[in-house]
Amino acid sequence: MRLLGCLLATDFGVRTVVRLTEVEAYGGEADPASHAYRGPTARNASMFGAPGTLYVYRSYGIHWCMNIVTGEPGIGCAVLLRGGEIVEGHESIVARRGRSDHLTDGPGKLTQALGVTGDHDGTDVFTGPVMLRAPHGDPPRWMASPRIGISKAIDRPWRFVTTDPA
DNA sequence: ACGAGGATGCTCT
DNA sequence: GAGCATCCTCGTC
Repeated sequence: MRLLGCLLATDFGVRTVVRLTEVEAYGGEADPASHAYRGPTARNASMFGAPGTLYVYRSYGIHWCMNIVTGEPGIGCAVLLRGGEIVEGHESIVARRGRSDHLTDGPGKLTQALGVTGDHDGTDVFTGPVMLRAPHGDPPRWMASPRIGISKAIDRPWRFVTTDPA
């Protein structure tokens, strides 16, 4: 997945940058685990937008999670950003998270760390407030594994993690 | 270190 | 009215 190793940056008063190390792919209406499974709704409308559209939704009533649309418009393919490592703005992220450990090792945490909320749903990651940049240097090595935290189609190895060189 | 359970609110059936 | 693409705390080992 080309998203791995990419830099995700926000600048809400303070600049924060994270390098993506963990993502999960979700298909369109063919994927039972996807929010797009039953077709477009009010919540997932941005999932069917153009590639590069940010899809932010509320999870378990508490947390925000964000996806980046990867498929053509109308398909509903998107990639959930699950985790990353802090490149810039460590202090601000600690302040946002309210703790100094486990800052970006989960979807909700990563979203909170960057200060992303539902207000950014539907924005474009190339021109919008949440910016995605290609990695400098070679793309990282990665491996696939089963997806996490879902109850359907759990057998599809569509979770991608960067493998740190030993 | 690891695992179990509660919180919390919006969406779709 | 049930189910969730989760996080945090507290309990054991």
